[in-house]
Amino acid sequence: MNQIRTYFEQITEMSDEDWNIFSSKLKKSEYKKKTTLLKIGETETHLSFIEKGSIRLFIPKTDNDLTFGFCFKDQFMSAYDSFLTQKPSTYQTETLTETTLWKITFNDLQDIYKTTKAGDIIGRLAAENLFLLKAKREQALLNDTAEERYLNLFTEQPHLIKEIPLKYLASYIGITPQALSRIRKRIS
Amino acid sequence: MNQIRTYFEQITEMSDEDWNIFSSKLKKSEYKKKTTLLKIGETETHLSFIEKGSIRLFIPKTDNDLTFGFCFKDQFMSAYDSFLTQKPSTYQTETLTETTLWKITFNDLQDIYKTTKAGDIIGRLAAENLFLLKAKREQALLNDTAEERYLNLFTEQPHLIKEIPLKYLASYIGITPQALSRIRKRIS
DNA sequence: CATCTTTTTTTACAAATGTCAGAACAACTT
DNA sequence: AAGTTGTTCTGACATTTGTAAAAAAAGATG
Repeated sequence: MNQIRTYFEQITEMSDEDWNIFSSKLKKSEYKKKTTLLKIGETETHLSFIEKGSIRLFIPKTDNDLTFGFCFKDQFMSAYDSFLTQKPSTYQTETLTETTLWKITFNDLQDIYKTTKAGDIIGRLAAENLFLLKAKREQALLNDTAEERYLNLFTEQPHLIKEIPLKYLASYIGITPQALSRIRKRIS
Repeated sequence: MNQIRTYFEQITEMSDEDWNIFSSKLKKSEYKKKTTLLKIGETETHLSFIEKGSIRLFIPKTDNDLTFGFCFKDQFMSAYDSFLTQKPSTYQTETLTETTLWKITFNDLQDIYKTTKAGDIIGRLAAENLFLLKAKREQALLNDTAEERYLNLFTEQPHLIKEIPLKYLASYIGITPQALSRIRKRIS
């Protein structure tokens, strides 16, 4: 759990008291590769910190899943739309590899927002950060070509290219695996 | 300014004291149609509440601007990426119509986050809400065709279709005005 | 009202991607 | 090692969109 406190300390100061309140709510879970964490239509009840492993977010499709996001070690993850609104999720979450999570429930987190000062600050900064990521992605999807988006992955997220199957990356870029294959051929 | 307090009250309770601290920082500004509020490369120093009017967010291009967002009456607006990071903006903001804003500076807002409880709560909920909007948009851009995105504007944001020039809507959907014109012909 | 400017539509052609089918290749299982 | 499964690549063809240029329609200005 030290990873988590380190993560928080990078964001804002946190008293021992606030940390104790928060950490007492965390429950550890371990999952095998390709385990579904949340099915489409279910409501996300947890926010999870990834101690080990990786996760993909996707809309299941008969032929090709639409994979639109990945989460890695030392990050928080959740079907955050569903978590925030407490409405059924429009997408699914699944482990890519063997994964260890520290999980807190929605209700416990709301209590923390009410009782601690650090809670709201961290909650705000986390939401602001997620907003920035999505805003950047919106601009990439509107402004850049598929080829540019692929090349930008190399410079901005090289680990992603190494670890993630191409068919998922194709989805993330917004094209089919066939189209990505053509792009790779073109630029090589 | 009553509109603003009404807006806040919908989000969370706010004491008179917190409201007085906040509202004392607001400055009113009026702008003519097609006035540039923030140029590309400048850092956004204000968060603004729109009392009257409408605004577009865009990346300027020689042939066709890439317009990716609109803001209307009774909403807060800002080049929020630049505002949060206090780094130069990658896009521009401009009034579409005659517009009246109530503006607060970045520094004043940080003080409010520090001194009031309601500040962090509203800040968190606002950021969460903006995240939800961008997340929804990411899914639309990846999952839906241009035609579906256009049709969804009719059901989800009919006012947008009425008030905004088609060439800006085309940009927002992620296609050229010519392509949008073809789609309109196809579905009529 | 006439003129000028901007927006929207149209056309023809080029480029990119989707779709479908199959082959090549890699990974995993037994 | 052989067979099974899943991933990546290739090719042919249909669809969509981009691009460029021009016409039509709508708005703005004097």
